[in-house]
Amino acid sequence: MIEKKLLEVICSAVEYLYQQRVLPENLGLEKTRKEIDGDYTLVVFSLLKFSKKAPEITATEIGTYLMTKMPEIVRFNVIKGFLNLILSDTFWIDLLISESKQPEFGFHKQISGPPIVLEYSSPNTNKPLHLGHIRNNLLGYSLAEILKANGHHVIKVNLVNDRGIHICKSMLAYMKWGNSETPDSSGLKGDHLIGKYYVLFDKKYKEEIRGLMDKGLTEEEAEKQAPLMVEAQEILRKWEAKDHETLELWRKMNSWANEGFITTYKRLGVNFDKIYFESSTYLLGKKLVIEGLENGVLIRKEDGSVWADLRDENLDEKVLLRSDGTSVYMTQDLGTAQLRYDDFHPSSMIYVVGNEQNYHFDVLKKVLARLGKEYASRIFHLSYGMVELPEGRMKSREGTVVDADDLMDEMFFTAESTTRELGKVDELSKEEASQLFNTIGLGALKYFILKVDPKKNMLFDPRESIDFNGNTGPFIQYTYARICSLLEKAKAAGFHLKYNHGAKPESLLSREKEVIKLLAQFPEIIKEAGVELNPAVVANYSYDLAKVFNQFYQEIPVLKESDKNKIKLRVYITFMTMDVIKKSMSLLGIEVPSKM
RNA sequence: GGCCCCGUAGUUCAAUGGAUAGAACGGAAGUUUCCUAAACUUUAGAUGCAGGUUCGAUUCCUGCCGGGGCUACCA
Repeated sequence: MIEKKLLEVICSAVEYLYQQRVLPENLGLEKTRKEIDGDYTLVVFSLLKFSKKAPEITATEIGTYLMTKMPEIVRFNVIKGFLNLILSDTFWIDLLISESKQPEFGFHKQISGPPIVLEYSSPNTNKPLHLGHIRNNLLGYSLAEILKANGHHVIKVNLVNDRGIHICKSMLAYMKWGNSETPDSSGLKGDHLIGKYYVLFDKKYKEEIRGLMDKGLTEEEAEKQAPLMVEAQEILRKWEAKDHETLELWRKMNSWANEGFITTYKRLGVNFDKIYFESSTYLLGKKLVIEGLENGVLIRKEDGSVWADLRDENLDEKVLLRSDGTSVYMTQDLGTAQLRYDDFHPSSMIYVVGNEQNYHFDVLKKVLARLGKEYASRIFHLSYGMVELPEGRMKSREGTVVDADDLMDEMFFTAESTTRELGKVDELSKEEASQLFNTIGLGALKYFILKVDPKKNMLFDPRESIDFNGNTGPFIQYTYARICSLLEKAKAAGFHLKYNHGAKPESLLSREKEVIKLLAQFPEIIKEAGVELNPAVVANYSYDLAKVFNQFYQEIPVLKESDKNKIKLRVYITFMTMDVIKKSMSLLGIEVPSKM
């Protein structure tokens, strides 16, 4: 609000002083850097061509004009080409009070119109979830919350990749070496049991390849001719032909995997409005491919395989149906996109999928466009970076993964031992304590992941446990808990947490003002995070706020102050900080404890 | 080989083309008769290299060096 007004008045200043119309969006107005005296800064370099005067003079002229037009501005200073404006303490106090009156401060009005469909998670039913999936799930859940806070109607969907050659590999290994073991008989969580056979397949397959290569085959030949691979492909054909026995085993194993996923999702705190299964979308994909073939936008090769030729668009040829008629990943993704469009007619479809699939999504959009699907242009791939280990990327087949369930266990135990060391569990019941460890452990994990720009690769070192001090989730949670404790005491002393008409202080301490200024940024932070599809914006903001609040808390007594009006103001500041921290954390899917 | 992404303190992360490149961890030194010390304060320490565009470049462009991904009738 104030920024908009500043921009308008600056425009009129330029017009009055230099007879030049400028647009607000062409002005360089920013928040003043922390160590410099000022609230907003106008960078005047770009205006010099109009003023034809030195930067200092131009800045001073504009500053002088603004002073006469805006009572909120109490003074200004000029450093080189930077015009630093200082707003009155009364302005900031009034702003805080008006914010404290809004029930949903920071959140934006509901937008009517079609929804956004957001796909995330998308597990394969041949292996359990690992740290990479955790990043995906946390990003997806948080983005949905952020988009909702921006007023969008969001439909969260999950696409379970439950068919394909990789599933057949697990099935084959189980048929050969499974001895009919079950999650119950083995004591293994369903998805972990399946994962065991996926790894086993790979091990035996590699042995076969080595054997064939010893007999003189090339690696490529060996990979194709290895009996295990031939058998897996046979299972895929049988599956697509709806072979009874194959389907029965497939159903059984998939249900184990899915039960495992549900447990993990619940623990991680993520959920979905609708779950799609690749097994029920690939046929629609096949249908689209056949249509494309009839319309002449796709081609059939001599061996019967069907292709999209995208070489004229700087991409390659892409197979859409194998020569034996079975589907590939792309086939079902075409069908899923269509189904999703038919289901919701969304304004856009966002896919939270790792950047290793950038090429896949380029192709998907181009193929859909060729098939005449106008929604192709409204597909957005939120391409997030890999989570890497110190020794490189994780590989499921080679067992070098950080398992999602194990990691959550570890976070819980670390939270527990840290909390016990600090002697903070004495007053808690067993259940309360366990809930607290869960909140803190997950808070640390989620913040650790979400504070990083989604687009960038990030590193996780299993040998160093995730921190609980400094720029971390528990730091913010601790700030929140201290606030709760303080506000309890304020209530007990008879203070209202929200604004109730009383005399306002006329001036602010610099720490008070810093907190108020940060609080005022909350709505634009939510907006920025929504436009950029970037939860890290919210995470880093939360940390800044908690940090500044802790400084305020350290230096300024809230309740131990003689002036009642000052106490009221500080209680408002504290209350608003609590509100904003809680909301920010909820946008990240992180819970906050009232005690810790 | 072709296409794409990334190089910031010892480490992990920040920085709409703007001021003296911010934090955190780790290192060094402090703060508790005072609202929770999971906090706060002080301190040392970084833009891979070379050009270019610009009043101004970590940011945009080119080349080089280094790392990663994709380039499957896997997903």
